[in-house]
Amino acid sequence: MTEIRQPTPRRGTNLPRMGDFNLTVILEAIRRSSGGLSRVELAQIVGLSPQTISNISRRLLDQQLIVEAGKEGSGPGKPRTILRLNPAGMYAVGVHLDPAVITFVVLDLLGDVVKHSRMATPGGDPAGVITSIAEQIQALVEESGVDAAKIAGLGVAVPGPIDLDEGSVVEPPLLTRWNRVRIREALAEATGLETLVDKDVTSAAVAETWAGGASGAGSFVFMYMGTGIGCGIVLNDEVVRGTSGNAGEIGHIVVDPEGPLCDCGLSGCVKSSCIPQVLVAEAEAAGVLDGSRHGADGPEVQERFAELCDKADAGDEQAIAILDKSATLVARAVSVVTNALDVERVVFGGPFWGRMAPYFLDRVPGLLDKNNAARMIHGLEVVGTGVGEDVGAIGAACLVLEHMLAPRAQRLLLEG
Amino acid sequence: MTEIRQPTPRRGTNLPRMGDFNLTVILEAIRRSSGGLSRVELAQIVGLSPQTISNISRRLLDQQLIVEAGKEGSGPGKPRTILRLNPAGMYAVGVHLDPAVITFVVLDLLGDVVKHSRMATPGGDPAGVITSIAEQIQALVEESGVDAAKIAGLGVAVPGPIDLDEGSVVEPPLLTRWNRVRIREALAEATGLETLVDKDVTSAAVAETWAGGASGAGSFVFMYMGTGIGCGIVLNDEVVRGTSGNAGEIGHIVVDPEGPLCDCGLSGCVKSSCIPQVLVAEAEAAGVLDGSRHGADGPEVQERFAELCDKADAGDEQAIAILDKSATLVARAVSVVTNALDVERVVFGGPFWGRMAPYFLDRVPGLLDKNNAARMIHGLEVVGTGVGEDVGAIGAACLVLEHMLAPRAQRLLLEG
DNA sequence: CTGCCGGATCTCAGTCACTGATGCCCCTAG
DNA sequence: CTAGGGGCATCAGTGACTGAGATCCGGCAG
Repeated sequence: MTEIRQPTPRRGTNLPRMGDFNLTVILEAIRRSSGGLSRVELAQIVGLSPQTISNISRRLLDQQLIVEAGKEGSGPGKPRTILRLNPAGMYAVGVHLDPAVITFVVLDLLGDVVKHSRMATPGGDPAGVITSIAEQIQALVEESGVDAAKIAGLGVAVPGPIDLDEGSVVEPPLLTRWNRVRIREALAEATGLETLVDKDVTSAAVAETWAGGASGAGSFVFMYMGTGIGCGIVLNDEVVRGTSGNAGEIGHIVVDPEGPLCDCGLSGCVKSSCIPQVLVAEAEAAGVLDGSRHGADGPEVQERFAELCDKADAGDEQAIAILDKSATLVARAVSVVTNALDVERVVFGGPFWGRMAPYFLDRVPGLLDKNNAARMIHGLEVVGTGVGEDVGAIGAACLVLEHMLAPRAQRLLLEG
Repeated sequence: MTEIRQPTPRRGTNLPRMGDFNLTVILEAIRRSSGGLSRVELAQIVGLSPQTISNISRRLLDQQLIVEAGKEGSGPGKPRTILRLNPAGMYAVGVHLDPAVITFVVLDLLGDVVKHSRMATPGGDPAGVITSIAEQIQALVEESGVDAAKIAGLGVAVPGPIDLDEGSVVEPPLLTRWNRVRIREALAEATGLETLVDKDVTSAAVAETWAGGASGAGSFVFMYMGTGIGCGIVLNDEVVRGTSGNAGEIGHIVVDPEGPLCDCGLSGCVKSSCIPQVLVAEAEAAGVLDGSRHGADGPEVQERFAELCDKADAGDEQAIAILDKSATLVARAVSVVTNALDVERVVFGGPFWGRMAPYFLDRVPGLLDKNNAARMIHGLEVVGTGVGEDVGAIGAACLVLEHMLAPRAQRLLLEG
C-alpha cells in the first residue's frame, strides 16, 4: 500500500536513513557481482570504510539477506570471506495481468523463479477475477513451499494507463471492465500482502535491473514486445516512472511515413504498423498466412504470429520481409527514445520477443547506430533480455524487491 | 573541471555528505519560496528538526548565502525571522557559444542577470576565439563590479553533440572548426575559473529550474527553439543528461508524414520541417517573403523569421498558416517526448520563441492534451519560459550554481 | 506601565552511523 | 615451525541529527 510516486518539495535526510541506504548499496553491490564479494572488495567498491562494511554485513547476516559462502585465499594472509546473497532470505510474488493471460511467479532474492503458473484471463467481473487471483497466489505459495513469513509482498503488472494513487488501470483498451478498479487495495486485502501496482513495461525494466545481470545496469531502455509495444526506462540504475507512473508510451511515434493511417490521425505510428496484430494482418493480406481464420484476441494473435515466424524461419521470403520491415520500423522508434535520453543500451523482451529475436538482432543494432546522435561519442548496445517470456510477472515481483532493497535516492529522503 | 557525469557502481554515503546535502535542501526550499521562509516553516517543509534547521541556517548565514530579512509577526509569540537568499552571496558567469552569436552573462545567486553582453561569433581559429571570450568575461566581470572572490565558476553552453570527458563539442554542424576543441580546459586556464561545459538545451532546462520560478519545479521538458530544435529534460527536479551528456536530441522525430525528405532518409522530421530556417524557406517559396536575398547564416535567418512573424502579426494569412502549421508539427514532437517520459509540464523558450509564442500557445496546449496518453490521469501544462531570450547563457551560469548548490542525489554519494 | 502568555529560536546533552587506530586471527611461504 | 601479510573485529572518536528545556520577543489584558 506504500506509495511509489515521489513527493516534490525535496526533503532532507538523517542518520537512520543514511544507514538504511548504505545497507541497500552494499546489498546491491553483492547482488551485481557474479560470485559474491568479500568485505574488503565491498569497501573499495562502495567507498565506505571496512568497519562500516563489517557492521552492515552483520546486519545483513542477521536479516539473513546474505550468507558467508566459503573463503577465497590467494597468496599469503587470511583468506577473504565471500559474502553472497541468500536466495531464501526474501521472496516476492508477481502477477502479470495481461488481457490474454494472467501469469504468476514466486521469486527469490536472486530474482530466480521458484514457482510459476498461468491462467487464461477470465472475461468476467473484475471482483471475481481478483478472488481467483488471490486463490491462485495462495495455492502457488503453498506449492512452492517457501516460508510465508519471508514473502515481502505482491507486485502487479498491468497494461496501459494507470493511476498510481488509486492503484488502478484507467480505460485500458483491452481490459475495459477493469477501468478504475482499485486493484492494489483489492489484492492487498484479499492476500494480506503489501501490494504494489505498476505498468507492465516499467515492471519489465525493473525485472531487467534486478534479474537481468549486467544488461540491467546503468541507463537503458527496455523495449517490451507484447500485444502492444511500450518501453520501460532506466536512467542511472533508477527506473523512470514519470509524474503519474505512465512513462514509456511510445505507440504514436511515427516510424513509417507511408504506413497505414492510425486513429491518432497520422500515418505509420508504431501502434498502427509494427505491433504483432498488424504484422499478422499484413501476412494474411500478402497470402503468407491463411486469412480465413480471423480473431483478434490475444492467444490467437500469438499463435498466428508464431506461424509467421515459422514460415520466415523456413525461408519464406515474404514472411522474412515482413519481419525485417518491422525490425526496421521498431528501430526507428527506438532511435527516437535513445536519442532523446542518450542511454547506453537497448534491451528487448516481452512475450513476442523470442520468435522475432533473430530478425531484430540482425538489423536493429546497425540501424540504431546509424541514427545515433551521439554516435561519435559512444556506441549503443542492443541485447535481448535474459529474463525470458515471463518478464512481466517477474518484473511485478521485482517491483517489491526493488521497493524494499534497491538503493533509490528516494530512500534517503524523509517523507511527508 | 569537476565531472558532471555519474559513476555507475553506486556508492555509499556518509555523515559529511549528509550535512552538505541537507544544506542544499534548505537552500533550495528558501530559493523556491517566493518571499523567504522562517526556520519553523523550513522545518516543516524539509522534515528536519528545528534545531537542525537552526544549525544549518547558521552555516548558510556564515557563508553569506542567506540573510535574515525582517520579522513576520502575526498574533502573539515571538515573530518569525524570515530567511532570504542573499543575491550577492555568490555569482556565476555564463557563456553561450552559438554558431551565430556568443552571449555572456553574470548571474547572482537569485538567478538574476547582473550584467550581460554579446558578440557575433568570430569565424576564425577557436584558440583565438577562446582568448576573446576570456577577455570579454574579464571585462564583463570588472564592469559588473561584483566581488571576484564570489564568482563560483564559469558555465559554457554549446550546441550539438558534446563529449563531457573532453569538455568539447563533437562535429557540430555549424561550428565545424570547433570539433573536439577542449573548450573546458582552455577556458578554465584562460579565466582561472572552475569551468563546466554542457549542451545548450540542457543548460536552458537548468536555467528554468534555477531562475524560472514555479515552472522550473518537478518534471518538465524544455523545448529550446533556436537555430535547431532540441529539448532539455528535468525529472523530479533533476536534469537528465544521459550517458554522455547528449540527451535531448529530437531532431529526427517524424512529425509530418507528408513533409520534405530529410537527410536521415525519412520524411518530415522535426529538423527538416519545423526549424526556423525551413519556415523562412517555405515563406519564400510561397511568396510571403522576398526570396531574392538568400543567406542561411544565423542572424540572417533570425531577421527573416522576424519578418515572417511581422507579416503574421499584421494578419497575412499565408504567414499565419506557416506558423500555425509549425506549431502543429512541433506539438507532435513534444507529444512523443511527453508520452515517453510522462512529465507534467512543457516549457518553451529559446531565441526564436518570443516571436512564435502567440501562435504556439494558441495551438500547442490543445494538441498536446489530445495526444496525451495519460490524459485521463493528469493534464499537461504548457508555458513559455520566464527566463527570456538569453536562456542559453543564463543556463550556462546556472550550471555552476546547480553544480554547487542544488540538492542532487549525486551529491550524497561518495566519489571514486 | 507591568505582568502574563504564546510562539520562535537557542542551548545542552544524547544518540547513532561512519572513521581511524589497534589488535587478533588465519593462511601461505620459507 | 615460524615469520609475515592480509582480513576482519574491537574500541574510542567525530560529527550531524534529535529531544527537552531555557531564553527571547512581542502582543495583550489589567
